[in-house]
Amino acid sequence: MSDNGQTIERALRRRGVRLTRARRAVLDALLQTERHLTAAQVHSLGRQSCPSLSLASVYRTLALLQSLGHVQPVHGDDECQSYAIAPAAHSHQLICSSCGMTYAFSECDLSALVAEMEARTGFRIDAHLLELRGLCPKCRDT
Amino acid sequence: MSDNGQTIERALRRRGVRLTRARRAVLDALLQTERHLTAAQVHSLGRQSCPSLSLASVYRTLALLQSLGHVQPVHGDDECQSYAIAPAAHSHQLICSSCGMTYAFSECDLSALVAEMEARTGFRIDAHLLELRGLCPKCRDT
DNA sequence: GTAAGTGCAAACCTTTTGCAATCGG
DNA sequence: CCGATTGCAAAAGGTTTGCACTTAC
Repeated sequence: MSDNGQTIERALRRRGVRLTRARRAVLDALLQTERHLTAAQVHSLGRQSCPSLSLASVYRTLALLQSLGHVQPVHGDDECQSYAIAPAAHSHQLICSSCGMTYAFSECDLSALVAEMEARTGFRIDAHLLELRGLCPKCRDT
Repeated sequence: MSDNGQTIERALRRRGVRLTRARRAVLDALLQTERHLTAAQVHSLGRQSCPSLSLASVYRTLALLQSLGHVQPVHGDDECQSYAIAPAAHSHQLICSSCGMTYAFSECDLSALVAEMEARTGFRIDAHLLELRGLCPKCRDT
């Protein structure tokens, strides 16, 4: 399993979360594809390593992983029902609009923009959601 | 109706879209509240001005307005089923996490970040999704 | 007048939930 | 061993669709 995988498993263990076959299957599906996947896609992929995996467990596991910050929903105008690995607590995604490949990153200096918007609107801004979209190297060259 | 409303109605007319009572009701609901609303919320608000308004028409109208860029979904970790007015084609939302008030803006200079991510990953980036969250002036002071 | 749009109700899908059986630590 | 977790099946939502009727232009 990838480094991400080991890190996440360690974090889960630390939290006292049981590492069941079903949970590993969900995690592996997301780690192996490096793409954003719907619950149904995770289900069918996950069945390869855990044939008894139920869709209900996929949903329960995705919710668990999301609440612990290891998985993030991918938005975009239509596909808000996909999930991808999020290595860090605050992270954003760079998404290939062709193959769905995702790359997570944490850098995002929006302080100038945030300051300007606070001054203009009187809001106090404390969070943001950022996604970048484009073509990954493979899809770009084809 | 607000300026936004007049501008949007003009744009719709130009496109040859019929301005029916149902469509006006949906538009008015979004324009008047200045908050992001779910389809169900638009429905019950819209019924005040169009008592026969059906939920099906709300969905059809929201899809139409979104496809024309006048309305945008509001994301956030759970509430991807809300919509808010988007005055410009490329616009982002500043959202009050307390009352749901939205403020749309178009400025977003992410060129430095985009350039860095392109260099680091080999992606060609051509779009982004950005949302800022915080407390609006009213909610901040209470 | 005519085609686009509406309301209704049924169909569809995705997601959640209750419960007995199973499994991880 | 014991409680957390699972799979199943049923329930619950939310969204879409077919169709006859209505309305905007």
